[in-house]
Amino acid sequence: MTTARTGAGRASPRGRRAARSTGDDRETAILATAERLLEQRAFGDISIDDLARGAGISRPTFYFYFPSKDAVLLTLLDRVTEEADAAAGDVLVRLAEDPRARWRELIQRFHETFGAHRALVLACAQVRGTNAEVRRLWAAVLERWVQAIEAAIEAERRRGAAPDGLPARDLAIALNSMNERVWYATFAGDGPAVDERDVVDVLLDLWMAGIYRDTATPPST
Amino acid sequence: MTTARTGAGRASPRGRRAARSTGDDRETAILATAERLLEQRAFGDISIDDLARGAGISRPTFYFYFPSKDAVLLTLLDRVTEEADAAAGDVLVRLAEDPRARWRELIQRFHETFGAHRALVLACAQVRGTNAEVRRLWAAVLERWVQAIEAAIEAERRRGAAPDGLPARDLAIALNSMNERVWYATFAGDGPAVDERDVVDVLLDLWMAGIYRDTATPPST
DNA sequence: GATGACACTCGACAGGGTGTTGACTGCTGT
DNA sequence: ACAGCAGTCAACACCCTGTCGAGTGTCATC
Repeated sequence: MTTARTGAGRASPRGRRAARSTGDDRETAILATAERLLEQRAFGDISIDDLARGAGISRPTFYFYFPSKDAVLLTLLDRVTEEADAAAGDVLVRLAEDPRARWRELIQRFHETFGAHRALVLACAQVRGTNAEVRRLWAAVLERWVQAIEAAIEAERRRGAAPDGLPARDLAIALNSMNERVWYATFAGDGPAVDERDVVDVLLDLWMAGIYRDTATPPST
Repeated sequence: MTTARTGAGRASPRGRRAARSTGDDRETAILATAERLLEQRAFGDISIDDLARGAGISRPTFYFYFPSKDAVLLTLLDRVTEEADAAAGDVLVRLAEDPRARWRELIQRFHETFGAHRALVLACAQVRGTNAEVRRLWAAVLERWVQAIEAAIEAERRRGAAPDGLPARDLAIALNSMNERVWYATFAGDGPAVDERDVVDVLLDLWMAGIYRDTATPPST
């Protein structure tokens, strides 16, 4: 509940690892079971008992590895956001090469990463409402991304490629928020949603409009 | 669970009303208690017993009025969306008068309505993840709004005020999604968010950029 | 080759929430 | 006077969570 947490929600003290691999095996088994079950039903309909049985252990034993069901999700979420960061790579620093293509690449990569783990991402979005830890982690991740986008927009403005306008931070927040909600609707498939095949181009179009105020290709180096 | 539902989640058959007002009194007392409690703690931390005691009845009696805790939220949500619809009024049909001012009015009115019931709106967004009824209701409301915006964009394009570009429906979905998520972050106050005083102008700016591709004032009649 | 330490396991319990049942009360119309 | 129904709740059955305590097997060390 107040653990500093980095990586996993381990209940016991550090220091095992090495030798006796059963422990880590079980942990990954729980994680795998969670991601598998998440593709079949909602997070709320998965009990700790389901997770435990899926990993071949009893419910009390589950608590040896994770302090709660939410902690499992948190670990999974941590993993996916790292994957997304890696997928994004350094496109933002290469923006000047060909802005539209680079922004598209960024959005496309995120789309692919989230799409590959849609069940998990959807579950996190839901749990975020009820779990403070997930909320905090997501807020921190989002803050990083917002800052990166903000810096990129400011760089584009400095080199004269993008006009001044809204504070770059507000623009970055709004665009990120749009992506998040649009992806959610697309992957969840309920309510009005953009078709999965079009979503990258729709988002890109609005990013370009918001940042460059124009659909014409912005100047490259 | 499979009731057609219109208005409220009544458990008993229709036909009481009139005379013996106690029934309706209790019902509104439950509703009022829910909205009050929602301002103090999260929906998940409010038990049916809290709602019942707040309304001066016992837990089983609660079930006489509503089939579940979620049904209370559903009724409240229905009420707020109606309020938002009323607040929006007919601004969209008067767009040509002064597009920017009318769009601003639309966004501003929604902002005020949601802001006035932020605790409720936040709770609904959370529960939407776990409750199919809330999800359906929200999807239906959103669909109405998306269609209205879509029609307005197409009208603007027909009169030559807005350029062609993205399919109007996709544009409408993306802009509505952006608003929803941005407001959520602003009202929830966790994670990166636009300041409440600026949020209407930030959203408006992106709507204008997305629809008219230009910050210059679009032509009025 | 006994001993202690520790990773790991689970049966059994306590607690808190939900939804249902069945009996009860008191109007209200006939 | 009485049938009927809105309205009420104590008590129950159920499910899920989290904890406690008593294990078991495997190491390193003496």
